[in-house]
Formats: sequence, C-alpha cells, structure tokens
Amino acid sequence: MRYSMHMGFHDGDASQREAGARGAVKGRATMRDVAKRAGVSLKTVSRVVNEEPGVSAATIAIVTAAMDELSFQRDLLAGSLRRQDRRSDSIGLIVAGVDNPFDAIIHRAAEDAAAANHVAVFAASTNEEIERERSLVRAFTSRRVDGLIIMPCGRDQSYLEPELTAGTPIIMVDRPPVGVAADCVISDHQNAAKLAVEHLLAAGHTRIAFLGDLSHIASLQARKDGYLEAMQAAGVTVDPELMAIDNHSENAALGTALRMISSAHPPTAIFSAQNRVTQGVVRALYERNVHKKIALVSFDDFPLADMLNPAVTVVAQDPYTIGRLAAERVFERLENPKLPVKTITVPARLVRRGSGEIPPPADE
Amino acid sequence: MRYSMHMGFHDGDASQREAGARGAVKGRATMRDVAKRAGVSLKTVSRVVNEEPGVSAATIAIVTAAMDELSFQRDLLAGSLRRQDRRSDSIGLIVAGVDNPFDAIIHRAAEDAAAANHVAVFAASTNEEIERERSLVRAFTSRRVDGLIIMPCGRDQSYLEPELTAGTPIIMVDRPPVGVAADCVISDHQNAAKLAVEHLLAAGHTRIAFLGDLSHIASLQARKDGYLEAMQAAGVTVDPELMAIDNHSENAALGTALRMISSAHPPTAIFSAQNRVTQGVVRALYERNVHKKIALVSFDDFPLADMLNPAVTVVAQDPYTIGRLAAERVFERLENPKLPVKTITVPARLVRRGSGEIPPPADE
DNA sequence: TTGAAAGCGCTAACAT
DNA sequence: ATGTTAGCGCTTTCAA
Repeated sequence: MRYSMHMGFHDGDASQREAGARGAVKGRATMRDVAKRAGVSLKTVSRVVNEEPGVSAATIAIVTAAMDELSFQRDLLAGSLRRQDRRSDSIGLIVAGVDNPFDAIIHRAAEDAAAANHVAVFAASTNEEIERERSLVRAFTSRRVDGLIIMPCGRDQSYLEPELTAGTPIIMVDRPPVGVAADCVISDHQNAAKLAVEHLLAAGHTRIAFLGDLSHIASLQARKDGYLEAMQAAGVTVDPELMAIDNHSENAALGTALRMISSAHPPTAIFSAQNRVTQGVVRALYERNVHKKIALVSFDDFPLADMLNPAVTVVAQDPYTIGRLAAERVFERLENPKLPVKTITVPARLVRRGSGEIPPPADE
Repeated sequence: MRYSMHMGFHDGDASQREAGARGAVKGRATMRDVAKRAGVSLKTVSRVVNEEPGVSAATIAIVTAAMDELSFQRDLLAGSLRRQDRRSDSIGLIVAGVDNPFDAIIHRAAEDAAAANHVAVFAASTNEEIERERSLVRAFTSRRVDGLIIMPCGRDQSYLEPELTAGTPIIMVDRPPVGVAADCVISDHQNAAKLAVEHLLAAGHTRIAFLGDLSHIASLQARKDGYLEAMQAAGVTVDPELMAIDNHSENAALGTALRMISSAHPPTAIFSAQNRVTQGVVRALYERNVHKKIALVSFDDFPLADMLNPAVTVVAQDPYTIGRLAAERVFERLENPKLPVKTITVPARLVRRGSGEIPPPADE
C-alpha cells in the first residue's frame, strides 16, 4: 500500500504540484522545495539548516515548519561536493574479518571515536586476501572517505601512495605497513611473543611448539621472531617439527595440533600465535585428553578463555585502545595534515590463568 | 615529507600547471583534468570510465594513460548526485553492538551480500539506546544510503515512515518492527524459547528460572512468552522469584544468577535468554560450583560453548542467514519497490551439549 | 537580514 | 565516434 503511494511528500497541493512540475513522482524534498514552500530563498533555508547567524526568528520558524511539512532531510553527499573542505564525514575501516572478535572490538572503538566527530564508518573485511584489500581501498576512496583505518594483509602497501599524496589520512592497525610510510597503531608483537615463550621456558619447557596463522601477515612474522628470539636466548634448539605456520583456519590448526600431539616427540608446551588458531589447539588438546598435561599460551585473548579447564593463559592485546587511537589519529591528521608519521605501540600483557603454568612432565 | 608536498598530482609540469590554474594546491584529479590532459572532451572520459561503447581503441588508450598519470579516481558521490537512480551504492546496518558476536556475524553476512552488488556498508551500534537508533537512521539516510538494515531497540519505529515513503528499503533483523510495516528477518523467538523450556520440563525440571536482558527489546518479550507458554502448557506454576529481566550486562546477569542460586528455593534449571546473559550465568554456576548440578539452556550460541564443562546446550540461531537474507531483501526491494511487506523466519534449533541434560536432583 | 548566481564532479540528453 | 549543454542538491561568493 505504502509503496503504491508515489507522491513523495506529505499531503498539501502546493508541494504535489511542485513535485509534478519537476517531473518527479517520488523522492525527497530538497532545499529548493522547502524554500518555495516557505516563500524564502534557497540560501535562507541553507542558513537555517546550518544554523548560521543572521536569520530572523520569524523566518527560522517559517522555514522550520516547511521542512517538517516536507520531511526535509538535508543531503550530506551533495553538500560535501561543494563544501570547501570536501569532507564526506565518513571514514573507512578495513579489517581481516568484521566477525573476528579482535577486529570487531577495533571496529567498535573506531565507531565510538568517529561518532564523537559526527562521522559514519564504512566497515569491510579483507578475509586476508590481498586483492580484496586493494579493491576495498578503491571502493572507499572513490566514496571519498575522509580517512582510512586498515589492517593490512598484503606484503606491500605502496599502492596507497597516491591516496596519501591526495591527503587522505591512512592509519594501519595491528600490523605495520610495508613499502609505504603511514601511521600505525600496534601491539609490540615480537616482545609480547617473547614474553609468552619466556614464561614457558621459565617453567622448564624446552619442547615448545609454535603454531601460527598466515605467513604473509606481518604480525605473524613478528610473533614468530619473538618466539625464536626467546628460544635462542635460552639456548634451546628449535625442533622444526614443532613449528607450523599457515594454519588458515581453526580446523587447520586443529589438524596440525593433533598431528604434533600424536607424534613420536610431542611438545610439552604450545605457543599459539592467533586467537582462531588457539581455538583449534584447545579442541585438539581436549580431544586427546591432554589439556591438563600440555601447557598452552595464546597470543590474543578471547571470550570465555578464563572459563575453560584449565583456563587459558594468554598474551592479551588491547584492541579497543588500538581502534580508538587509530580513529583519533585520523582526526588529528585531518586537523593537521603535516603531522609526522608515527607508530603507536599499545602494551600487551601476559594473563596467567592456568594453562600456561602447567609444568613439563617430570621424566623430561 | 610527503605531507609537505602539496601538489596533488604526480610530477609533470602540465598537470601541476593545471592544478595551479584551478587554484588548487592539493587534491585529486577530476574528469576534466583527465580530459584536458588527454586532449578529449569530458564526456569521452566519462565514457571510458564507465566502459560505455562508442569509443575508439586509440582514444581509450590515450584516456587511460592520462588517468594513470593523474592517479585519477572517479568520485562516486558526485556521480550519484546526477545519476538517474540516485544510488549511492551504500547501505546502512544498525545493530545493537558491532562487537557482539551475533551482531558481528549478521554484519559479515550483510557485507558479503552487499559486496556482490558493489555496495559498501556503513555499520553502527545502538547500544540498545532508543535515541541512538534514531540518530543513526538520520545519519545514514542523510548520507543517502540505498537501504537500511536495522536491529530495532526502541518500542516504536513509526518514525521511519517518511523514509519508507521516500522509497528507502528498510529491513528489520532479529526483532520485529513496532508501529510500522517493514520487512523483517527473524528467528521464531517464541517457539524456539518454548522448545528450550520444554526440553528442561521433559527432563523433570519444574523450578526453571528465566533470565533475560532488556525488557524493551521485542525479541526478549517473545522469548519470555515462549517460556511462559511452555510452563503453562506443562501445568507448572511460575515462581516470580525465578524470573529476572533487565539484566543489562554480563555482570548484572552474574549477580542475578548468584542471588537465585543462593536463595532459599534455588532453581534446578536456568533458561538464559541472551548470549551475554548466558556468560554471566555460566560464571555464577562455576563460582558456586553448581555447574554440574543446575541445568542450563541458552538462547543463542556463542564461541566455545561446546568446550565448557559441561558443554552448554543452546538454542542456536543462524545469524549469517539472517544477515544474508536481510541484505538480499534490500536489493530485491531496490529492484522492485512494490514488493509486499514480508516477514522471513529463520529456523533456530536446539543443540544438546550437556548442560541442558542435567536432571533435577532426585529428592525433588 | 536576505537573495542571486556560480560551481563542486559527475551523468543525461541531445547534438554533431 | 565525439562533443556540448544542462543540471543533481548543495555551499560559496558577492550583492542588495
């Protein structure tokens, strides 16, 4: 019923005639429509809408009434086209997956910071696909977002150079950019990973497995380096059998962990370098009933980690702070485009919960 | 360094002079810039950009080269302003919290469906605040989104009438709209809740507690109705002490559950009507060490529910399908605005995992 | 205090 | 195969 009623405006002959005269049978009222109805000029309506000074109270009342009658809503897109600063009052957020809890918290933080600036957030997922990262950047910049927050998955972000030159603030999160100088908000992956592995080493473990996700992600490399650094510093030789990367899914990690656990020389501890990977490892440990025998430390916290048995010891990052700082940096850079490029490190901390405190077997 | 280089274009005298002539020291190349550089008309550039037929291969090559040299990127916002259909190729998604796992999966599904249509997604969170819901709708419609997917939190969505009249497709998810006729994609909350409670009743429970989140959310009401219906049908009188709604956070639910468990007449089973509430209940059960004594069924699945001890029996909804169908409905309605309003029900199913199969104590 | 005219970057309609 | 003109809904500039 509603959809067959094609007159876009509320009742009232005048507005219907106007709409008809413009050939439109449906659509939204414009400032011109409001101006005509209120008997004032377009510019006066603009002044009222933008709350500019120099309009008499009486005129404001007339214009406001006309706006209400026509359900007028200003078109921000059209406005930004002509506006001096050309701001669209929108930013783009590109993460690995908007449904990953870590990414989702970054998203929420960015949204909160953006909302405080009357800015809307486009959000999208790369799915860790390099081509998708590029096409999402194109999709957002061609919509003239005022800034971009990117969790880069590719090996090279030099393709962003023209955007940077055009003045679009671009802030990387969670992973440093490669091939381009851009702001970055990030955990200290390498040191945090080192911390985790040192914790296991201190308990006497030497057969510490490393399970990572995709090798082309910079943060995974940093976490691996932290693992290797800690092992080397402790004088422990790394068994290549205990290093497995490119676990592209929870299921892949599950399979890898099962294989390691069942091998001739299983690890006595596992360092899992990503939240999805951890969930696969946890499943494997339970499936083989060794969850109380093999130690586990996870990079990245996850919901209910503390309710498992044993509760999972993690290196907890602070995604909300990461997202907030990234968004705030966008707005800072919008204010002052000449700011020097900066990397902001957000602390991660070891949260001891039990799984990381399981000692190695006595007969080792 | 890069930011002090104000010439918007790549090097090359011509383009710099052009930019200077237009008074711009910074910014992006426009079709006019490309046309000038390629020595063709604006319209020809437009034809190349839009891959319209009727341009010679030689001209295409010249124009393409000019575009590359100027790092031209078409402005979709400006284009949509003049285009016949006035599409912005964007949609808005409004959920309770983009960082809630359920909402995040809906988001991901909507994004996937939108991407297939070259449409970008604005996403935002109401935080269950009614005023925020309205202001987000305004924020998105004033950016001329082509459609809106809303998880309504208010008691009344009649304020959407002008948007509907203007022809914007609006699809509700998870909760039916109130006060307005709009498409809706939803689980059958009442029957699914009834199913859960019947499951507990069948095991012999009669003291079944109901813990819900915010009472002004329509789906919570439906879940409560399902609970009451099942209890009544079984001839079981509901103890008002065992019904607690308005648990606005995980912590609130934790407190409520602790109180019930410690009361003179504790429940033998708990039906928790929302995922965040469930997590509070789980913590309470563990804290009082009754997680193997008091049965629990949760409305809504959550990550690792199957790894807890006992694993949590849930009524699992299908948020990905909900989000996908909602987005698809937006595009259907964009194709054919006269479609009748429709409610799509997505099945939810009981997943038995252990916590819901704990029998009542023998001495009851 | 108010208004007229120009124009943002693009697409549409109509030339040539 | 290519170009010209108008105009989307707004902001800006300048005038009254």
